[in-house]
Amino acid sequence: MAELLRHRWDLEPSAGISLQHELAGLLDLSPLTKPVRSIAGIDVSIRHDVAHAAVVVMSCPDLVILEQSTARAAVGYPYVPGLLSFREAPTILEAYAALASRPDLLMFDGNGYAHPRRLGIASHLGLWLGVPAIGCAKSRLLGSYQEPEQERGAWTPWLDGEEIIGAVVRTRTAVSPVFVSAGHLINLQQAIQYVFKTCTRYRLPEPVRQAHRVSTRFQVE
DNA sequence: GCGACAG
DNA sequence: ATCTTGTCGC
Repeated sequence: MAELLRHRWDLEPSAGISLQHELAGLLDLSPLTKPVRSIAGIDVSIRHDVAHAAVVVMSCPDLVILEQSTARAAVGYPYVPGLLSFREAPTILEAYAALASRPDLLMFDGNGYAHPRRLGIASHLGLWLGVPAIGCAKSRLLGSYQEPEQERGAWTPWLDGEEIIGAVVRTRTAVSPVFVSAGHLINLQQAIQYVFKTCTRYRLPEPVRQAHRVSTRFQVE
């Protein structure tokens, strides 16, 4: 297992897919029991094949920024639906490694369990880092769902056939919903709770939004 | 065979 | 994700 978790990131799509099948078997989506005092929002911005990753750690539930880290790296891996982690992980890990604190929960701009092979970027990196993680995507990668009611707080199950893979969550009234799924070391219900808890004035959870701001701004500099 | 397809 | 102008709504 420890061997599986230290693979290279430049795998051919076919090898990456095989690896995802294997790693998915190591996922633990049981309830998180430890208290969450800090949450890290993680996002990547890419332009001209140069990635800018940002990790913003915020206190919970106050959402005060405690620390932030960025990293820049050239990326050769293309965007392939279902293989996002192979494109973004290297840069994210570089920024994460420079962190002084150890966040209790990670929130990614992407999916967790809601993935063709049940190993979206949130699950993959949650597993790699051994830290509880949640996936928060802005659109659907797979599956079906019924549009949730327009009021903040409304949500509907996100299905892949008969299986519930996540939830479509309305974090703000009359605003596009967020696609939430558990990543690792946490269950869906808790993931939804933390998304609501960290979504106040914006559609995306504050930590994720902040990370997006930072990565985008860093890219300009 | 034809679409769909996180970021 | 990124590329991009004007434009609709509060």
